[in-house]
Amino acid sequence: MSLPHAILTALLEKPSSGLELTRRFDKSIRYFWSATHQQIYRELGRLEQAGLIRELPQQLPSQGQRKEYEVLPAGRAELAAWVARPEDPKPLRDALLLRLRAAALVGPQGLAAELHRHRALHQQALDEYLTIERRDFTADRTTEADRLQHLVLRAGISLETNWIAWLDEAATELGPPEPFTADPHR
Amino acid sequence: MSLPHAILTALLEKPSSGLELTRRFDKSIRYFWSATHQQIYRELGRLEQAGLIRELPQQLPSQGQRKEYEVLPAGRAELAAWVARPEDPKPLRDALLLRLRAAALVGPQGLAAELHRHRALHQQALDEYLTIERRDFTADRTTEADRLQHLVLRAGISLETNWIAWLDEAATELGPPEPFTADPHR
DNA sequence: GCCTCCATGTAACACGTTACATGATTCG
DNA sequence: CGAATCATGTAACGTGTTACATGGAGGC
Repeated sequence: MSLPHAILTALLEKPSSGLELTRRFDKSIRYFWSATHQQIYRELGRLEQAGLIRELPQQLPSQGQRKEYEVLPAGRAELAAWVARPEDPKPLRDALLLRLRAAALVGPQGLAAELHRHRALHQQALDEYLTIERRDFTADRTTEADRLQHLVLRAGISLETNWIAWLDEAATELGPPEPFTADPHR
Repeated sequence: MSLPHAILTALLEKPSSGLELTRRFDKSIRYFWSATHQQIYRELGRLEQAGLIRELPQQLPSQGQRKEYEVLPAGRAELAAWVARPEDPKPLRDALLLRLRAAALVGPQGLAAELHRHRALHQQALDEYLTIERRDFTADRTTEADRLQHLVLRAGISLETNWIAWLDEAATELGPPEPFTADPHR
């Protein structure tokens, strides 16, 4: 039940068409909530039917088929209510941890390489976050909105940092990407 | 594509019936991969049809309807292959971060209480993990399987620790659960 | 005219969730 | 007998994913 609220948030920042929303998701919101254009179109239809958003009358006539949406007061109210609504965090769900547990039974052949690959991906994500932080959050002109957005970014930074540290630990535990090991069954 | 492998892992540890698997998921695997009994039954059927597991002939006759399954060699092979198969980590997907971003637009009323509640839940999870660690991973009798399982547990511990630290930071940023604030819009 | 990109959408499926159904065993 | 519990399963739905369809606009 979060996608509609993600869309409301994005539309509040700036009224947009479906494809524009998709691009903005790709650029920023996807860092903590990704969505494909099909999901977005489906949800835009529902939100419109629910009376939370409405289609803007085209200011530029005959501009293809673009449909711009804006948030209605009911939509803003729903979003504000959702911000405070109790909703438990989703339990952890991580395939790599599952694979480690499986490796404890069938042997860790090939796992070290995967850990190494994941480390690189997390490092890449971290670098991206740090770049954004340097670009957008240096000054001390801190409105409340700025501070909240920075907080979100710092969550991403510390999560990725945490994964990297753990993956390093895991790599030490497993040893280097084993070329050959004795006892392939275990 | 991880649930079948979670089930194969659990069945390798010990052949079980559907309900037994559900309970064992609830007890241990759910810490990083939860599943309901319906998912498990559906998947057991598929795994059997795929020839990765098979129904054990009942040793105790007339024991109700219980169906015990065991992993076949093809199942073990599939699991071993999966351990090394490249599979990218799922991007972060966290509703609380989304809510913070929404709060930057519609105001953080009520958010502080949610953060506090989440902190308590993460603290609870952390305590649980630490208890398990003290109980199961004290001795220095470290087989490779032990070390891998401990590694998985440490991932959970450091993730929860990380969330708690971040939530504390967030609480500081937001201030105490605001009783009243000026300017309710913005 | 043709290709590409823009923009919206349909269809089908995989996975996960919730509610309910069915029958067998156990216990008071 | 009746209720609770065990054990397996069906049905329906919501969300997310993938592939494909349609039709207009702009460039060569």
